[in-house]
Amino acid sequence: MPKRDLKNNVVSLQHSTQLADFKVGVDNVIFSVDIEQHRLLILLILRQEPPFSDRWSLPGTLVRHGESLEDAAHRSLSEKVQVQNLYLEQLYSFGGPGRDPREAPDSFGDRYLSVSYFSLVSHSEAQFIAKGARKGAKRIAWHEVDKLPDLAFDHREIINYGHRRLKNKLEYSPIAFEVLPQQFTLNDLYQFYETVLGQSFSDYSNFRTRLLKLGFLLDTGHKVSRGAGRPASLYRFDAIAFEPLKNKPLVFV
Amino acid sequence: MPKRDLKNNVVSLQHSTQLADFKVGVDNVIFSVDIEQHRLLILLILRQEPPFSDRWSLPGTLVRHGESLEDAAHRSLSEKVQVQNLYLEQLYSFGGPGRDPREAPDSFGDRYLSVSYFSLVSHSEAQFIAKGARKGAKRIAWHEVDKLPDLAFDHREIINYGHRRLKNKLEYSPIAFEVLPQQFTLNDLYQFYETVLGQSFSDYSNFRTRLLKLGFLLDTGHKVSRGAGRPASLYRFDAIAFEPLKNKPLVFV
DNA sequence: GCAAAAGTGTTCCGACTACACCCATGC
DNA sequence: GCATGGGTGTAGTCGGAACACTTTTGC
Repeated sequence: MPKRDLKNNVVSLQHSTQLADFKVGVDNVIFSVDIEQHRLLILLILRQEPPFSDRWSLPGTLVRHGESLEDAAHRSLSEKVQVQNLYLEQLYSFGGPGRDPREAPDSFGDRYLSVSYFSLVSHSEAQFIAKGARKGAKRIAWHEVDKLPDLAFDHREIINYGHRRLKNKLEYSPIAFEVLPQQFTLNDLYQFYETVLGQSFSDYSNFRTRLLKLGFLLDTGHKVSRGAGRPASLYRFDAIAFEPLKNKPLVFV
Repeated sequence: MPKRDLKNNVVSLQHSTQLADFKVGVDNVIFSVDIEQHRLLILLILRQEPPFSDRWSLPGTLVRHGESLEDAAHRSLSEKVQVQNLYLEQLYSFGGPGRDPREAPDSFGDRYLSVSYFSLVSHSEAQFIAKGARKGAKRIAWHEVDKLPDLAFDHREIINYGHRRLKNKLEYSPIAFEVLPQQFTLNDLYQFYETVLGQSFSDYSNFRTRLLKLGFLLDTGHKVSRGAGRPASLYRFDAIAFEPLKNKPLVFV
């Protein structure tokens, strides 16, 4: 993995003592789950300038003076897709030489490092984003993660990394409830897990029993009927009842 | 969390459209476990130049022209502590404004971003490092993680992050065996887990049974006697037998 | 009535817990 | 012998897997 070849030529030795200059970018990996259509979606934006003009890419920006990484991530989202106040979590940093075509080929001049951030939004917010993006609407779209077009930079790699993280988070953290409607059926919840984790991660009826036994899902008493079949109870997440389980691993799945 | 105050004054508005220039550093969080003395250790180096002269810090360096992040991490380790070929894993990136005193107070000029890397080395290698560091030996030392001195930069925060990662990794990955001697007693293994995870993470005899039932620990037949008491069997890790368990979570603990 | 979806119950089995107990050694 | 640490066994309990079965709706 390390390429510390001591047999380097003169050129690279002379490179090697000089510090590289960087611009730092942030890229956002924003997921959303469409339980009805069983699709895991990711927010992409069609680039309009080089490099990679007319390619789909993650929404991001370059970090400005006095701006923290996370602030830059938030700014790019509010500027480009009119979204505020997302909960963002840092993913990974990609910073090898040559990852951005803007870098000078002699490897002097600026390098580009990308710090990626991760988030999950509700499907209703996702639909709002897709529409609300005013004139630039066509440039912004949700894509299915397993049907991605060719992407700019190393964004494909970043997405893969993000997908892994999403799967992991689902298993020990209650993010599903931050993203489902306030009231939801147990089948909604099941579909949610299934579309992210892949199907048949668990038997449905066992999933029910286990989740209910944990005691943080409250039956609201309301019912909802969806086509044929018995109407389903609507549940809501009880954050207080969940509190004691907060730091226990593998609560779900 | 985001500080997107629109009520900013002119100065910061005028900052805000200009890209920040960065130097990028790498910092290594290298752990080692001393099972005999029940200590979780971390490798620190005494800084000799400002900023934070004479403070302990993580071994790191600034990234050079044409050098990947990981290469820089490896270089800093081979230059400063004479260690090669560590398996490094990226941890986190810290890059907010003001994290390095070298930054100009007006927030023009270079910012400093740190990408941290994580590793675990055997205790024998740790001892070798502590001695082998030639003339600079006094500058390099292993410190107990719960008895750290004041550190340079935000290195304390980085270490906390690394410690959490180490605990997590222990639970689902067999790194313990990469770092214990080839042959070890089950008690060695138990001590190892206990010093990292905190004591009484499990009953010893149940730990034994569970680990042995998994079937990737082979009894070598050799025995070792340590003071009084019945001699212990030496086991070794069987990577092939472990293969099928590779992707299953929560194998240990 | 019948299909469809929601929800309950049951059986089996393996895993984890908490011990008690036996074994081999040093002194 | 006895203290010390290594190692085995067991009884109770809990939880998951698989699947049959019941309930409530639309049509």
